[in-house]
Amino acid sequence: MSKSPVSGRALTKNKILDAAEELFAEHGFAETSLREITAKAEVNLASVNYHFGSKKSLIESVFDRFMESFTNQLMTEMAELDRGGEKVTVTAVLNTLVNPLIKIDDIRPNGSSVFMKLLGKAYAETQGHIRRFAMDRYSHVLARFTRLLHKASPDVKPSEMFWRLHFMLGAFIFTLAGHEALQEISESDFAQKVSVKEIISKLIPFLAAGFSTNEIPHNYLSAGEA
Amino acid sequence: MSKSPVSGRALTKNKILDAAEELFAEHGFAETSLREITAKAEVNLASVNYHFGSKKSLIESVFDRFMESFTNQLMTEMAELDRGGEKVTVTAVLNTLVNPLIKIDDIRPNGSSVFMKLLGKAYAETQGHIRRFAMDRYSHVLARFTRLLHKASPDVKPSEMFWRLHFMLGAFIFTLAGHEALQEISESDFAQKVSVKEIISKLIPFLAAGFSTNEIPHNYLSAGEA
DNA sequence: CATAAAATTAAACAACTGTTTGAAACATAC
DNA sequence: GTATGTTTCAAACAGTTGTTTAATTTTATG
Repeated sequence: MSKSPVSGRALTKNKILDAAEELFAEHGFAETSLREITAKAEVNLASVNYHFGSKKSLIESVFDRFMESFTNQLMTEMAELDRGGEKVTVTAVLNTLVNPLIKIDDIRPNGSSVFMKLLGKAYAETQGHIRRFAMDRYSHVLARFTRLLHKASPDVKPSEMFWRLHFMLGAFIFTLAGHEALQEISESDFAQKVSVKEIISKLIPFLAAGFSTNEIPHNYLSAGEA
Repeated sequence: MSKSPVSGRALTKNKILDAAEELFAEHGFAETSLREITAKAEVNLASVNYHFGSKKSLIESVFDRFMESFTNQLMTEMAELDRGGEKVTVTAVLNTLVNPLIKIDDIRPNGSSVFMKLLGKAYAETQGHIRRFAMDRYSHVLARFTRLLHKASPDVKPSEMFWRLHFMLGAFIFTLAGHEALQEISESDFAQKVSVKEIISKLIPFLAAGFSTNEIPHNYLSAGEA
């Protein structure tokens, strides 16, 4: 009813988003105050509530901006794989994630890093209920991804697919959300600098092998019970 | 110099720890106030600072109580596997985690669930730097675990081992930290109730297969660059 | 019992939180 | 120009935060 600026550049709004996403990724949502955000953005404190209504909806806006960019790119990649000549393997499906992720760096420096840190924080703070939220809001993306995985592994049952998909998601987000700490440890303990791209190139074969295992779960837990 | 009660039961201290760990796991550290904790524990507000000094050190104490129990059990399990007749496979090594985890339920209801949720929160809030902290404080446990993995897979280089170990850790913690959300989704979407034990029995083959992949990482990222 | 140490309590502290207000500044249209 | 709607601003709001204080009660020790 009175949202979009008539012809202005919505500069303040973007400055807030820029500052917020960085601080949120670095320190978490609850640990970042609006005053820190507005100070970094060099705007007035009240402008957050003016432009976004509340802190909660600012958080959602920060997310939306990332997700819109990411999911659009991902849909394109998946469409390309689906129609293209390349054989649809699990590895190929996982690889559709890579370009959309690192493309975020084109928009802003360290974008993919910020994005993954943000995702990690969001999952933890909402007790994983952001899973449901994201699955609802981007159900079409997830459905397409799942369909491709099914194409690559037709024998995996839907319910089994669900679990393996979320195992992959877990390793992916968790690893990349904490990639800076891992990079530091790798450098100090093995004298090896490892870029995010290299981490991903190690991670994807790991995930693909995990997904493709056809081992029947044994009764691991039957022994040693009181 | 004046810490341990001379003969008393340290009841207040434990009541605080019990209440804190539950609230921390449910809502996060920053989102839980000392007043909520002391209200739930039915103790005076000031007793937190009296017994623990600060909120920060209360958080650490909550962690220590879990980790001490867990790592002790784990060390026993690993020692058993290491000396015992059973062949040391990656799956067997991963299985040493299971009993120490579910044994926490004996100490208090839903203990393992609380523990995993706590771990997930801690990793996110500290940007993964709890990794370094945990790796320092429990380096002997991690070293033993790594040694067993090496015994199961002698061909994997230490630096490669490091990454695969943390991929496994990521999938493990991330999945179990959000297991309640996953259980809900599984039940609503597939009409399947899946217990934590069952999740773990699906997860371990996944991790083992991922760890044991000998695929050489290709240059996934060379194509499609601007 | 007397004494000293330990533990609990209600109250207050200063700092910080997200949000609201009403006036000022700005831009745009007539 | 005036009028209109949008955006910015400093200030204040009411509420919550972790922590400290000083008095009191409880517990243990001689």
